Amino acid sequence: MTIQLHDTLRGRKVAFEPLKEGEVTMYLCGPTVYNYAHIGNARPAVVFDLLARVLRRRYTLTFARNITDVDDKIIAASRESGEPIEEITARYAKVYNEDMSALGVQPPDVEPYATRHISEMIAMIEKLIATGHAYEADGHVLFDVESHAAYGELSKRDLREMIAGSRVEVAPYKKAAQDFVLWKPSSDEQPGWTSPWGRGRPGWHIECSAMAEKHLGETIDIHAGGQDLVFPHHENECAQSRCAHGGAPFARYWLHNGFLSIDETKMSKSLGNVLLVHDLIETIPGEVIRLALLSAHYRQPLDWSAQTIDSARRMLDRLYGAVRGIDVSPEARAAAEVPEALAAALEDDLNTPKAMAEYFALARALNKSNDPEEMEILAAQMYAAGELMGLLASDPEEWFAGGADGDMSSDAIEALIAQRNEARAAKDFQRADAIRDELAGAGVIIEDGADGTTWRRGS
RNA sequence: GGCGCGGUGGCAGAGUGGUUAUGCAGCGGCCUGCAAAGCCGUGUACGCCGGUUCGAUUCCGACCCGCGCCUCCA
Repeated sequence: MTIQLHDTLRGRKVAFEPLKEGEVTMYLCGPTVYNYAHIGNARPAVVFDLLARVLRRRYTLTFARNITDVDDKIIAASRESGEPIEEITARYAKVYNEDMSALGVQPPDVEPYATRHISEMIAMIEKLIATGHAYEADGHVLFDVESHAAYGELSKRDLREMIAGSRVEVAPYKKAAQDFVLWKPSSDEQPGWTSPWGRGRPGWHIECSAMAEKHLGETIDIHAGGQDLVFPHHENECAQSRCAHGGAPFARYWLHNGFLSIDETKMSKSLGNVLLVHDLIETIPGEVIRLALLSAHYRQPLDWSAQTIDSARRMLDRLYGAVRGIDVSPEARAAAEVPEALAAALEDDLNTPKAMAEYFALARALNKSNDPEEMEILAAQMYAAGELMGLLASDPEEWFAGGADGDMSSDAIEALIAQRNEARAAKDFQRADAIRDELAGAGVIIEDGADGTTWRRGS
């Protein structure tokens, strides 16, 4: 079975075949670095990190995720705070990677910065002008959408209707309302680069086109991002790249993740419900956030709430509970393979809920087993599946010890458990239960197993 | 107005033309000093109305409701 992916351009799920046998190129639109990433930003990062992991099982992958470090929002942020642009972008790019890393997102193979690709952008714009797809007007260079018959193919929009129904105030230098900026002039205070059209800076869309071309080639296999980028960003990228490349396809598969809401409302600054990853990871384990983001299929809408988080935490408790107390040798670990059904679910357009169902089936098999050899093999498979999904990376004991902030130290807990076990040995169950209640009051749950008493923080 | 997506059992959330999703919660049982964890069992779920079909939650049409995009936005 080949990998199946839902392609936005074709509007359906299709079999994935890379352009070059055995090699895959993938581009994901990365952050504009002028503030912290919010939980909605994290969804594509996590989802397509998982896709990258799935692809790497079969192919040599080159995965690029850019950093947009020139943008009017950044300029505005700098003007507001007085902090130099380079410092803002450097700081937030660093924090972005740290935050994503906390969610188990592996670094991309290539992380291009827009400001380091200005010459490539200028070259692409020159090519577009030379081929009649762009024009210079009033210090700007604009893409001529009417020069590209396929414009609208990705977002399924009719160009003529768009122009007729446009709510945008049309700048006087534009030939058509939907023409978009490739290059715009910069004032002396604004960051700018010398170009054939004077000192200026690139438009947003051309950045991704130029960086994708440089690092992945003219036609890339997979281009991914959030659903809201389909129009205009990806439509425009596609138009620019195709026109600059003699009509060659830009991306062979377009993947878009669904939107994330907060308590069933749109996340927005005005509502004050923007949740920053940077803040969330202070109190919620990264794996919980990651699994919460993967708990619904990536193309479905996902609502973020206290229950979403709690549910993900309990799922992880179950997985960690299955492997808890089982020693897995490095040999067994190296030999373990991801269960076929789980991998197959992920290869079917990243069906994470199905994959989790298979994961739980494995956990159940492990829980049922009492053959030590079999248990080691199954536990090793649990870890192998975890590596693929970016889960189960912690030591189970640490997982259960750190599940929530308690007001009792591990040593104090261990001491109370020792006392309780003395009481139990003496059949003083009243005292034993009193100690258990005391622990429960501190958020500690104990479990008497065949090999002694274990504990975990939780509720 | 245009384009697109969705409405599944108490909650979350896959999937399928006729047969168990899964997790959490609930109920019964096993285990346990009692619990917890785990295991076993347990739910007449597929927005509404028509149509196609031997049979539809699954296909088709209409309708109702919700959401996203069309301006920066993951």
